[in-house]
Amino acid sequence: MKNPAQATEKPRKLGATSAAAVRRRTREEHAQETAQDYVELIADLIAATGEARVIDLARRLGVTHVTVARTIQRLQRDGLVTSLPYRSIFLTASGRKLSEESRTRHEIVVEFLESLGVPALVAQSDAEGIEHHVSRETLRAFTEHLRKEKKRPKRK
Amino acid sequence: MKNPAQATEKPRKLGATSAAAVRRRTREEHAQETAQDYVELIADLIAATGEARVIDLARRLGVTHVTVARTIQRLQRDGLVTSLPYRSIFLTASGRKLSEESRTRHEIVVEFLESLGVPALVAQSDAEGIEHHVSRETLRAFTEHLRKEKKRPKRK
DNA sequence: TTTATCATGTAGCCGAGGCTACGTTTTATC
DNA sequence: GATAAAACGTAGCCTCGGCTACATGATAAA
Repeated sequence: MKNPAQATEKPRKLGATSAAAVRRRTREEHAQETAQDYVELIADLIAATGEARVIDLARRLGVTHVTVARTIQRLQRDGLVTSLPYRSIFLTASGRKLSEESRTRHEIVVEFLESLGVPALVAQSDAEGIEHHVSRETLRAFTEHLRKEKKRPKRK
Repeated sequence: MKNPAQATEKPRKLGATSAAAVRRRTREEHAQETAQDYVELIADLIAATGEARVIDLARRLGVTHVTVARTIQRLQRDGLVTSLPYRSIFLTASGRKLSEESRTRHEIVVEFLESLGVPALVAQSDAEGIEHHVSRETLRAFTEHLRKEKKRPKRK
């Protein structure tokens, strides 16, 4: 057992290097998750109520306003939102762009899960976690599947 | 716009309370992700090479041995693994149980994605992130879909 | 057997994302 | 307009999961 990293009995298992790369990708995605969740929520709130306040975000996210405030600072630092003390939060152009991409992706995932027979609430909940890990290829496979389902509905 | 948290124009959108609960669930899942990844990898290494060493885990995960060592301490604290200084790592009974559950889930997700036409490597990569967010219901929907596919393969 | 190399451990730093406690600003209400 | 309530900000603490630098144990090679 000199070099376990190169052990490859099963064909569908990744080598050490690529496996590490995969995990790294997963980690990097994670860094974007919060940003996407926030801008999506902010867009929602603005659409629904005209403005996005820290307290609303906190309630929707289930965290304290402190956590939200600090995160908003980061998003501002990263050029996704603008905000002034004691005022509501706005999306920048790139924030809006990200929010739209996230929303689309989210909707596709939810619709896809529902098309498999997953209950709406569960689909909504699972999509929350899944959507951040769906590659372009997989997303395409999802939409493709949906397209087919619509042509031939209820093939049970 | 008195209470934005209660705004509910679109029917398939969750209210503030349940939305918060969903996000919280997503967060809690995240706490388990590392543990699952580690025990699964440890089981892999033991199966493939007879033992699991810190350095092997580090290489496979693409992190330094320091990160792995500290994580192993946490897993030990949580009763998933046992380890002694300068010795290899072992799974406890519950660690083994978790590793088996994770492996099964992982395999189902990969197989499911591949059945949708997602390339093997991408499926492997995406599954890494997705598997931690698949509820029992969704997993059941996946296996159900696979079952059908096997009956009637290549319905393109 | 000594020595080099590799694996582990430990100290200490960082950022993200949680929190409580407490002070300040806005807003609502009387 | 004063006052109470709600929203927001700031300080400071925690855990997790990264890292570098350095010390020590185990192992292989000379």
